[in-house]
Amino acid sequence: EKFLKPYNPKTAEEEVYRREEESGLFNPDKCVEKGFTKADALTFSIVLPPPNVTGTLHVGHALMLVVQDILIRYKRMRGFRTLWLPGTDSAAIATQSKVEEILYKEEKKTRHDIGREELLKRIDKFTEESKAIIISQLKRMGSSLDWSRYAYTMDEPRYLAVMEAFVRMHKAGLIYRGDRIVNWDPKMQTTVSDEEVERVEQKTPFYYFKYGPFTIGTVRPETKFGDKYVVMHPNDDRYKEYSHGQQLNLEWINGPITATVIKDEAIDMEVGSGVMTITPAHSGIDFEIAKKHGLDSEQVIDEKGILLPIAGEFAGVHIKKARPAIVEKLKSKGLLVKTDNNYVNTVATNSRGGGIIEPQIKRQWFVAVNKPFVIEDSKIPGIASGSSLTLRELMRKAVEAGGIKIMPDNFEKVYYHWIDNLHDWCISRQIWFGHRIPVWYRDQEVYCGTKTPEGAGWEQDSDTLDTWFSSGLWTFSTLGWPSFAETATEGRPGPENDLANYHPTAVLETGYDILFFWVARMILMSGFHLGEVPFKTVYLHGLVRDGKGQKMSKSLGNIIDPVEMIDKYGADALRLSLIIGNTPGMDLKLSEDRIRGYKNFANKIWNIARFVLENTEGRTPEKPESISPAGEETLKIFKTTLSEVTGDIEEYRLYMAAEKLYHFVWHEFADKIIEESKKILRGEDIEAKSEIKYILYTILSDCLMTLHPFMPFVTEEIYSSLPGNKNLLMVSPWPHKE
RNA sequence: GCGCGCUUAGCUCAGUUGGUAGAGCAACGCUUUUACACAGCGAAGGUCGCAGGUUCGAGUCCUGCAGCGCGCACCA
Repeated sequence: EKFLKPYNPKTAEEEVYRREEESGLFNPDKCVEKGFTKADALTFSIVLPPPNVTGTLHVGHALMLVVQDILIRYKRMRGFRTLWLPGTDSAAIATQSKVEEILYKEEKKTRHDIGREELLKRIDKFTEESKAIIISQLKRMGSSLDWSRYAYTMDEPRYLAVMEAFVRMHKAGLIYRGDRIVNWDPKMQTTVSDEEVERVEQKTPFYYFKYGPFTIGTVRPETKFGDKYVVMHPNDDRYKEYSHGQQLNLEWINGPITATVIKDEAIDMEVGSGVMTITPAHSGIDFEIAKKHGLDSEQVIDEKGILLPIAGEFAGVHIKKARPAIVEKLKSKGLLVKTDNNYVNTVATNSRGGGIIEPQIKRQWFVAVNKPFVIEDSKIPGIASGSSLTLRELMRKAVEAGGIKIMPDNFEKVYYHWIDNLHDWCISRQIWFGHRIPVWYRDQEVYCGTKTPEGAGWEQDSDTLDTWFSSGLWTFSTLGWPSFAETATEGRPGPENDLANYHPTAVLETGYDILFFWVARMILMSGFHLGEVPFKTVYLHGLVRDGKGQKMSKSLGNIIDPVEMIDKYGADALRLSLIIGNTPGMDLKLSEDRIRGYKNFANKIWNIARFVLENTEGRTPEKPESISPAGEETLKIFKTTLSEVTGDIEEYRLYMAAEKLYHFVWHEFADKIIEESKKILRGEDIEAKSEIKYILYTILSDCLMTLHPFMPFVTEEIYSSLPGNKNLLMVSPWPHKE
């Protein structure tokens, strides 16, 4: 029959997934209803980190899907009420720029030409189309996601959750609007959070200028027009003669000015001359100094990077052009002391493909991470109900006291390090696509609520929220919060009880590169809104690189396309190649050779099945009354493997579980047990024959079960051909019991 | 500057509480009587980055050094 040909994943996979999906058993309620899972069984839940709607599946997605699907399929087979919830992310800024790009390419128009409404319409259309692509790709990996609970960050329930979360945090005083220095991207015309800023090293000339009796150093002469405060350390003996508040008249770029001496500990005496002038409007540290001493500041550069009238003759010029001209002018005035051309500066850029960040003072919305609040009802270990703490402390304690375990554990240190350096989170963005800030203004009135206030003349804040704000709610906005927050009941079926049944989720599995962006924000949001951790375990996977260890990128042409690999070698092969040899937190070097190797393994399993089926004549062999010592020994080796593999999965050592199974199946089962069985099967000893048939069949059947989480397709396909199996392998009980 | 990793066979990596080094791939030899050539059998390949220390015993624990990588950082 079909086993006579080599295993062909292409024909098998589509059919297997269809059968599994149509069974409805990806939905835990269905599993209970059909009697595969006990109604009072423990739950196990994972929410899928939602892929970008506009994207296509990349190999990093493939990795995350495999890890999660293995855990999910395993727990389902172990009898847990197992939920894996799918979704997609609107990825505000990334999506909008993509659509804007297309708009410009095809129609030579900008968003301002077509307006907010029209742009949003086009984005909706675009995301609808791409959504289907990404979903079909998720399925091709074999992901046993409960599609009946599919969520999208911009759909109605999620939108409502975002509004509600904002309003509650605003009420608690943890969201405020303030004039602060922010990371402004002049190219994209929006603020970005600290996490989105990427620092790029760049050789930049470092200029030393005469500033009255001092020498000051800078890489940014174009900001210096408004500098009228000169700051030095109070303990710097070189500048003892100058006192705080002292005024000096000196010659500067556009003529004589009066400068004021400021003494502040923030100055590092070792750097440059130990003296600097400050530009509070365009530098974070300068802003802090100015705030501390109550100094005034003036904007020098506008939102597009153009110099303002304060620059005198340079007004209206872009900073990039102005810089050399300003240096030239200072030089001609004899104020340039020297230029260091070997200085390496770190330039802040917007990592989302934006421009060079220009710090600006702007009125924006922030989440206060250092402001204490009272947590009414806390289920987080280490945090007592009714205690007062800051969001920063909440995020730290949730991990410190063991409420959340991060794997590998060295990332806990990375997490703490980030928390210790944390500043208020700027959440407003000046883009159109996203969750709009639920605040309305009328004259001097400000209203914050989930719905438009009554009465005429209210104008909604035009900004949208950082996409990670809504992502932070993901573990519970997908489970019915806030609509069913009060009524959800544990033990009852149905999505309206999900919050009680499945939150906190068991595991969050994601890449270490979004530990701060996302993982930390989820802990913050879940902690504040539910008094709970969002997940008990964080499993961080590494980056998938090419065979040489380089990052995959279009320009290098080294991208491994998971869909193409599935077409060539099958999803099972791709899955194994992403698991074996991949430890959490470590980058994985993936080459096509590896994937090919595991295709051979799928075929090996196929042939083992063929051999066993041929020799058992299409029947399930019965268990012999007694088993010979040799047979017992064989079964014992297998049992040991099963027990080890089970332990490895429980401890999240998936790479080891998979490798042990691979090794057992190929080098024990195929190379030894089957080889040795041939002698017996050809022999005349009837009892020995029926015993070996039983052993072969048992091991094959149990191997299919244990391999199933790792290789769902080939195992399900073979299992369906075993005599007497009417149910799907995905809901068969796990063969090893503790 | 602060922090976190990595360094083990040609390549990619395992090595869970310290007990005389493992796997996959590649390469080499043999085998087309075999469930499977998408295969089998066999052989080869490592002073576990370097230097100290703890220990009866160190790839594993401690200290220092070197090389590589990454993260964070408002150094003018």
